[in-house]
Amino acid sequence: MSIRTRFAPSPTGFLHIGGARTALFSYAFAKKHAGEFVLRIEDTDVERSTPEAVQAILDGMAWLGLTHDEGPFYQMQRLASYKKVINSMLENGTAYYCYSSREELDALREAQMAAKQKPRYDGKWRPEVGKTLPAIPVDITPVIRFKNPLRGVVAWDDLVKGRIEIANAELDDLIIARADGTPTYNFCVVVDDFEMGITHVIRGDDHVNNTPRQINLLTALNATIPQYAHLSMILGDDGQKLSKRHGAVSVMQYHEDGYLPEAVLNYLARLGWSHGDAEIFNLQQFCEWFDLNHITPSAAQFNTDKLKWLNNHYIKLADLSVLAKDIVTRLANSGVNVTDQPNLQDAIALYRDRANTLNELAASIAYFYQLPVIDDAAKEKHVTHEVTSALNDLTDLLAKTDWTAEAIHAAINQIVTANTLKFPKLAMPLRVMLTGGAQSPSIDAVMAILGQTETLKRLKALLN
RNA sequence: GUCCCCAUCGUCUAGAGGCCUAGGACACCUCCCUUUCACGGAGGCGACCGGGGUUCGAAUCCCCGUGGGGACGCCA
Repeated sequence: MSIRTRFAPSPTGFLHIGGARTALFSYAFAKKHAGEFVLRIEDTDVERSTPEAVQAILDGMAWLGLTHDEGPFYQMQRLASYKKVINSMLENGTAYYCYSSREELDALREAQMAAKQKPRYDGKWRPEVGKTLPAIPVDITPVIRFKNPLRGVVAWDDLVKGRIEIANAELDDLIIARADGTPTYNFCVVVDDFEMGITHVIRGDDHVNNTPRQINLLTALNATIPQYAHLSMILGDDGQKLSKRHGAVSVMQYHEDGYLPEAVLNYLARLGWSHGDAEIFNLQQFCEWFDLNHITPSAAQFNTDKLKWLNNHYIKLADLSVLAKDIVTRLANSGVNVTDQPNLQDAIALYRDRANTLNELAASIAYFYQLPVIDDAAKEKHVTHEVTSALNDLTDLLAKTDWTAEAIHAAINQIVTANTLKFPKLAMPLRVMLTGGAQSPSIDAVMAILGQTETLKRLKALLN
């Protein structure tokens, strides 16, 4: 039988980093086994689901390149299927109507909490042989509950966490359909996983506690139980639970912040999974290597520094034309208009080694297309009186120099020698005057790209 | 409160009883390269939560603590 996995987000917000990793692992597991990866949108919470969130999830998946083989399926479009199953359960007695009001249930929960007990439904409307049910109240629309087994244990061999057993006594009769008739999460998941032929459920470990309920439901439906793999959660950089207050949580935020999808993918793959000492690999390689037994069962803390390191690696490897296209947009967004000259790809090639993000890269080469803001402290330190005459001489010489890095280098050397200076004595002020600051790649390479006219213009403007 | 899960350098991890003097990566520090800053190269610092077992032998297996996390909705 072919392996089938699924990613089943609820469209109540953007695709966050934890969800992206879950999707990645589900995707990779399916690919590894030449199976199918299904995308399912769990939108039964009509109050909180939005079309914008659906789009955000789709966008995030697309950016990462995690394409699904089937779907997206929308649960709200599968209501008929759920209804059918619920009716059959009502008929065969594995589900029943419950007329307890919300107020009643709230009071019950409070009382149980106060008595230091695990809050759970008391089974008031649960039919049993020889039990007389209360009179049906006229003013209450009932919900439908699953008749969960009272005794015994539910157990499964979790592919990440090992064997987990939970006593049925810990479970209660969960609501599978609301008063308005819409089915609830645990029920839809079960019907969908069954009807969509999902063989491996790979999801966040906040679902561990839902698993026994789902297994009981599946059993009641005479369905085969899929294999479960529960992934531990991802913690923020500070070790705290990921939340909106913890910076970039949306995957698309990483795009905006200048991260390459291959870097994010590579980083996420190594968060909670390993393949010996391998640190750098692409999506295809990951899919070939991926296995569930090398997943760490413990929570992993996000580390932006390592992501940046990977991002720098992929920036160094990227195709220059691809980077150029991206950088044009980023520069435009910060009001910098990229012109034909200086050559953008040359500028990028010169700076990519030192950029951790595309935003840094864009910022670092902006001075090629607009006058830089001069760092006053750097100017004061390097553009000193003792070198101004040498700099003027150099400017004159440069006006007659062939515009190649080699020739420029030779010209600087000539003035350096004539004035018995050291190379940096001239390189530093040139840096400040041309780029605005004291740090840059080789100054001759910078000048070669900046162009003769612009170089002379900037020097003269600051030297007179 | 009840149930469930987790526990190796600061962080991500290797490790399936002897290969461990606990390996790699990020970060940090030092040196080299050098035209400044990066990149790159070479080193360095740095961990098995505690206590009991089991075993000839335990980071690895078991138990108990401790610490962290999750779940307990007509949310997903």
